[in-house]
Amino acid sequence: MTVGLGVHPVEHGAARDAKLAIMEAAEAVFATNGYAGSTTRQIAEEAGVNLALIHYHFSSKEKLYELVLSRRANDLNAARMVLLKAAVSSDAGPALESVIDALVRPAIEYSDTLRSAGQNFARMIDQLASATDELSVRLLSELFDELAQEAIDALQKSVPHLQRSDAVTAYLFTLSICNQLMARQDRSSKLCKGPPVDVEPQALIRKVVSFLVAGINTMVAEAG
Amino acid sequence: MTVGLGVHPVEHGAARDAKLAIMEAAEAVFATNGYAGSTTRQIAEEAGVNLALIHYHFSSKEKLYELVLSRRANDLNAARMVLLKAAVSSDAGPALESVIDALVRPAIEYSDTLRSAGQNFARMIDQLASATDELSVRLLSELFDELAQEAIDALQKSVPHLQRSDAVTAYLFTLSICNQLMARQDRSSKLCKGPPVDVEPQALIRKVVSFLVAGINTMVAEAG
DNA sequence: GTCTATATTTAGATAGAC
DNA sequence: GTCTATCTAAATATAGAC
Repeated sequence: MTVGLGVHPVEHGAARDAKLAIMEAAEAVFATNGYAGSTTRQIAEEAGVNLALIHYHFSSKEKLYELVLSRRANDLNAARMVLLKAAVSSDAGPALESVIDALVRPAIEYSDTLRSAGQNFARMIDQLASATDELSVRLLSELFDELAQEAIDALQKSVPHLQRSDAVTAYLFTLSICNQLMARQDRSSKLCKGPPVDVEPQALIRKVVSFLVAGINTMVAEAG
Repeated sequence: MTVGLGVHPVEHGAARDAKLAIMEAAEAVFATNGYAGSTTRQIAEEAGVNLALIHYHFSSKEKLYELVLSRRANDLNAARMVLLKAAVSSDAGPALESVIDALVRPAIEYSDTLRSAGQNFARMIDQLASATDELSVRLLSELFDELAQEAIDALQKSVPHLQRSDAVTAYLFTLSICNQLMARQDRSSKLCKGPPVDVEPQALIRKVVSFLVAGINTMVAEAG
């Protein structure tokens, strides 16, 4: 499907294959071992290409990481932005449920659409959000700050008298739960002691949105 | 305060100082750079000790990591276990609120008590929970599986007809929110665009517990 | 228990042939 | 664009003096 690659100049033939193979392999290796725990040699082997090709096509391990991460994160957050702006510009002002839905729905649908590639991307994002090294903090900021501000503003508009600090908390809780929902299927299955329960995406979205909306409303009521 | 060191044989004088200094420095360095991103040289420098002392006292970087992590995680989860068992053995059976409180309260109080050391530990746990490399998965399992099973059972007892998969989800959401609350003060402050709001711990506990209880109740109601 | 010095491996990156 | 071969730096870990 080559999501989000439309904006880059298009290569042809074998070169494009190698470049794509590297990016997909990088996604898998970074997802499993983290940025620091991954090696360019691992990625080259996984991709079935020569080690030197990674530096030829991406200059450095860091640049490759940034590109792999931003490619899908920008797609995902653009989808969120569209829903968010629609919610805010609604006649009656944004409903809390629409704002949360705008953050949750694209995550679950995107991850469902991309299958294993989506799993890898989700694990990368989940790890990025909890990392505190310089590179990760910078990337998280670059990839999510715009969405965060938009979402936090929308949350304040949707809930009367919502403190900004509470809106920030609500946003962080929501993103955190999206990330772990997408990324931690393995741990969830293990703790279930049974085969993975394959929940239908739309039902999952409803469930998670209602969880978050109820939680936020209650938290606000307690504070006021 | 040397929390949780009581079970280890006690060293004296300079040796104990060096060992403790290494563990505290390791906590800070691992928290900032992750396991793979940290070097024993960084830790030695931060601790103000010779590099060779790390291997003398802890044998390897991996063993040091395990020890630093398990020391506080076992403390924290033991406190959770006490509250959890008390909730379960109450006359009327466990209330959902008591079960969630048992998971949330120790995290926030512990992190508040330990100050900067608690911050470092929290960031380590937050990263551990999202990591998927072999070492992290093993450690997460060793440190949290017992608590997880106990908490999931308690959740099922506290909410009639709760599916196990939903109890697992509720447990994972709760832990995830605890971890990020403890660990991501920096990002929260940044998004607030203001000075960090210093919330009183007891108020924060009430807020988070009511958020989770309301969310779980609603999620269950939607499913049934 | 603590130090210096070093062994050994492995990492990211590049030069240069094809 | 792709390969082989290699440079250079940095990592974990240890040997052995004190």
